[in-house]
Amino acid sequence: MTKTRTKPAKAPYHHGDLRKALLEAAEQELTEKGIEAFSLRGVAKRAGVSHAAPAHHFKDTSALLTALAALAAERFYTAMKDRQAQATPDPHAQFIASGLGYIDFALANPGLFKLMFGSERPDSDDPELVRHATNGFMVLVKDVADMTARNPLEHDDGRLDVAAAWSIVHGIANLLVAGRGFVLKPLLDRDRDATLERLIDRATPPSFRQRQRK
Amino acid sequence: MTKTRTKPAKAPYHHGDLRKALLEAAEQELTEKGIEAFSLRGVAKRAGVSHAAPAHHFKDTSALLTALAALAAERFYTAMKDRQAQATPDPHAQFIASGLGYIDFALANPGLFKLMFGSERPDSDDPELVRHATNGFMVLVKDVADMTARNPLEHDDGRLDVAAAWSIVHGIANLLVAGRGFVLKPLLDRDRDATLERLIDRATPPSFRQRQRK
DNA sequence: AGATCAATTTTTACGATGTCAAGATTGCGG
DNA sequence: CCGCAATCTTGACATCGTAAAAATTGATCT
Repeated sequence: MTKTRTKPAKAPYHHGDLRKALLEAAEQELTEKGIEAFSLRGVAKRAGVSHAAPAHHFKDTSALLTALAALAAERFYTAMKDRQAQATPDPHAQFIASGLGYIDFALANPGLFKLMFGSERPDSDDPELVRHATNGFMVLVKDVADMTARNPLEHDDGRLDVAAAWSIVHGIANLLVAGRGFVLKPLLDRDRDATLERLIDRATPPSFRQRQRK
Repeated sequence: MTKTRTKPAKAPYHHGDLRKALLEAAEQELTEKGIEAFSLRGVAKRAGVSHAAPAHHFKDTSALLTALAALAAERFYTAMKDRQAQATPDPHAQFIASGLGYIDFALANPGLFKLMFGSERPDSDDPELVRHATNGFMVLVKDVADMTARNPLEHDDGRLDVAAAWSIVHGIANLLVAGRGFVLKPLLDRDRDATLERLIDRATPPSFRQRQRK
């Protein structure tokens, strides 16, 4: 036999699974302190280890934040998919739903959202991070593809459709997270999803609207 | 006589005008290192003074960044106005022009832009900062007002128009500054302004389009 | 089982940072 | 010309990220 122990899957040495614990502690630290006051020693303290312990699991702070960003990107993807799962299957509804999921995630996890899009500390070339980020991007691309009935990345109008959709959703998310949502505040308080839907709809590909009309 | 000396306007004691020099040094530091690696001691070094000198002009780093953000907001405002000045005076052209100015500024000053919208280090309640930021916001509000022929802040549809316009422009700016502009890259390289115009136009108030059509 | 070895963690140390307190410098008003 | 307050420097302290050296512990081999 090899080594099928009592422990769950692959229980490392002293701690249990320090790598995982560090990532959880890092998310806490990020949520409470924000990216700009994020401290590696603070993370170590939360995880109950010495300040130099993280070094054996993450080369440096940047590496830890990169791994955390990859995790965030994965959850970001599922936030969109979840929203889509509970929506009508027609292309337009799916388009709106992924946008709502995008904004959902940003509002529920402002720290992670800023880490992904507003920080230069994670290594944006990291393959794992790129993989998950691309997945999220592809959700949007597929939405547009389903509405326009062709691959948007293969012609200029399509690229414009994608850029418009991404921009407006990203803009809303950013403004809300940055505390500049005052214009929308009253409307959102009355009916959040309806207002966001009306906003996102402005980025619906014009070609789709025409197609619908005839 | 009072004190009309040889020096330009109001030459303080030792340095000349350290406050101003610090702000200029801070902008340099911000541009070169980015907000996340910004260092007060680095600023002092650039200005050629000791590391504790800034304390007499700015309570702490946050105060310095607040003053810098206020300066940035002022320039941001003029970037929009400048663009508008060299555009056709009709409402729609003015609307597009301010959006182009918005994005112009972000691309030309990514550091300042991130300081204004992506950092929590400046004190967002500072009266001077609020004043300049509001001026910028009001440009957009006026654009929408001119197109819809009423005050957008006084009814829901108007607020939505403003939010849509701000969101898409802000989203484009953010994505480009964050290095996620790859979808647009080829189009922008071919004709920057035309591409951005087509994008921004998607946030043109629907009521204006109707009005134009009849 | 016991010894060895490598993976993991802690301890210690160094340079850099922001901020505070004390001292030194300098120009202005009497 | 003298004092004084504004300005700047020096020195100190706590905190931070990171590297190297010691210590601990689990796994593997015989």
